[in-house]
Amino acid sequence: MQRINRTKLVDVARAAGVSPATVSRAMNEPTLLAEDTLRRVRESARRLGYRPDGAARMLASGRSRAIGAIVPTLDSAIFARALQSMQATLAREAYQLVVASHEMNPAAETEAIRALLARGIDGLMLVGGERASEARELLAASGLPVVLTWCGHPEFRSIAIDNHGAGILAARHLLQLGHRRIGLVVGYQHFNDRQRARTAGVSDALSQAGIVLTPAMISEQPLTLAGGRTGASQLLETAPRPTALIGGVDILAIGCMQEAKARGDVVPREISIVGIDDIEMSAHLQPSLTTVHIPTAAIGEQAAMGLVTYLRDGAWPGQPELPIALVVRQSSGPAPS
Amino acid sequence: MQRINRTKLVDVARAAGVSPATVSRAMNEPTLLAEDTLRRVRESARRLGYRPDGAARMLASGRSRAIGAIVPTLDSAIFARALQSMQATLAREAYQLVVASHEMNPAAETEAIRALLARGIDGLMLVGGERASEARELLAASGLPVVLTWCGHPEFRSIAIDNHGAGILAARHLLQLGHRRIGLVVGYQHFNDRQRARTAGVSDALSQAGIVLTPAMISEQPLTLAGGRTGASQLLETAPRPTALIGGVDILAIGCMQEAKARGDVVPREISIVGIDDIEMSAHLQPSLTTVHIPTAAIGEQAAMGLVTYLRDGAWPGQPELPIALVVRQSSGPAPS
DNA sequence: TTGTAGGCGTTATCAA
DNA sequence: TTGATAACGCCTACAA
Repeated sequence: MQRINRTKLVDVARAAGVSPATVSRAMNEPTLLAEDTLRRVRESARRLGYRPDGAARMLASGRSRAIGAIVPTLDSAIFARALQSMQATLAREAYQLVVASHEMNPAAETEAIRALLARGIDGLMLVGGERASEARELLAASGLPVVLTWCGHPEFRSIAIDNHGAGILAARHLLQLGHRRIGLVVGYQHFNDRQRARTAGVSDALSQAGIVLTPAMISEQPLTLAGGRTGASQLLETAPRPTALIGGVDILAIGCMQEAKARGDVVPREISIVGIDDIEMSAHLQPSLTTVHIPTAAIGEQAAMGLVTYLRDGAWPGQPELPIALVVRQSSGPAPS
Repeated sequence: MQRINRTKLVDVARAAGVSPATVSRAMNEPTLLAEDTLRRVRESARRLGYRPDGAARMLASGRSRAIGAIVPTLDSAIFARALQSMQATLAREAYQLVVASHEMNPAAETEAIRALLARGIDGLMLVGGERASEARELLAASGLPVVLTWCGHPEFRSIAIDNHGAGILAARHLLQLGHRRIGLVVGYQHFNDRQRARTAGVSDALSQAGIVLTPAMISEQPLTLAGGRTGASQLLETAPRPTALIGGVDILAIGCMQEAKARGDVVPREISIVGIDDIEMSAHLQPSLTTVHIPTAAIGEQAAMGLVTYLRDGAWPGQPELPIALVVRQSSGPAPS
């Protein structure tokens, strides 16, 4: 506990010839002070290099100026991007971002929630609406402001996007190009409502066209390039072979494309590929990837702003729509005849 | 300040029929207690659902069980991966990870350091050894344990890797393949000692072969795919044209490869491409990317373990070597004659 | 092995 | 507009 001699509130108070309370007000509610006093206090504070102690402040006020975020993994283009925009937004509002990840393990997520709750955060961002009931109870009991992202849940606020619609857009695009045998490579559906919704969207769109998405046409894989390759290789060996593949996320779709090319198939002439997410890479591939754009950075920013606004005003801001849109590029084409 | 009625230390003490100090010991130094007392206290704590208050704990002890990490950006395959392994490691040790980013702006980094210092962290991970002198003073004055990553600095501990050597490996590989006109697409060198060291490595390797790396053969770009494409397009229009391009990071190299392919050049027959980093994507490209492997996840893990060990034992652990290695894949080949 | 009691640095209530 | 003063919840010498 070699606490460095930091100058503290009382030191500033003494130097400025005022009470500690006044210094505290100068830091938090400057409008309550006489102009002259304020100036004097600020001057002393600056001169002494005073920095309020976060722990003391938090203990006394009950607020930490920290926001938690728990994501499946930091090591993903999607979540990294969302967190980056969250962090930037929070920094602007003088909030700190505390992150945790759970690697798709509900128990680990619950543990992370518990840890962040104990640490003391003012708000929390979570991914998806599905979690252990223990976690939901923990959150409810704590009264902590929570924002879910990507998928919502009736008990909580959310910045959700239309994952089901994204699946529909991807599938309809292929249907319109004449494809009838469409394969789907998705992430493990367990503890992943985003992937389930996207899968359902694809399935529904196909149903409407009178096509049944059989289990044989779905491959569940880890959300990595390697997963995409494995999934594609699996689906491309079924007979009759699909003429198009949809990836539940772009990373999977890119893996599919690489596998197809490695097998000597020409994309999109012999096989079409469509993704969902629109990560940076997708626009730069050759052929570039047709995908459904998800406004990832906006999700992070709005999650952050939602929490900050609620903490400031006591009311949630209106949520602008987060639209998704099909982005047609070069990886999709007419079904081979 | 609607603090929820959380049960606190005294409640547990009362329930267990012991003093608050005993409960505190049960949580922090269980070995000091009689087996029987410990059991009783733990039982009461469990029954009441007791969770120590982080703020109070921190105020009283001066420790926060939080580690800060400030990276250029979260939205990068490299830093995201390092942070993911840091987070996983810290979680295992019951530490929390607080992240901030500075977008390659030294002033923003200093501000982030200031913010984390005020918040109260037990240790800090930073990227590279270069920063505003104000930041260095701030850190020195605080006495906070700091670990630099990728590049070091004499004032601090570091988990550094041989960036200069990585540049050499990349360049020598191309030299051995007969290339003499080698272009380099790197990140902005300002406030980026990693990129400067890699550039110097390439330059030195070429010098040894009697080749001068002229400014015309270097293109500084943002660390994105688009940056790689722009850089490549720039270098490929000089005459005589380079027969090989090195990317200061894989993302740039991949951008170079895409640009080359978009121009109709066959990789590696007409142009060779080499990267540095070895991100997941690189192995899956077509052609797959020759690159210098950097143990990114290990950097994050060791930074975390270094800090944790120091905080626990008061001594820094020995640092295992973090070796780099050339990974020859398909994107590099003999120089065209 | 356990208890007592004095902080840790701010905030916030109440009074002046 | 400012000042006293009591929390905030826990840790840790020191004493027993």
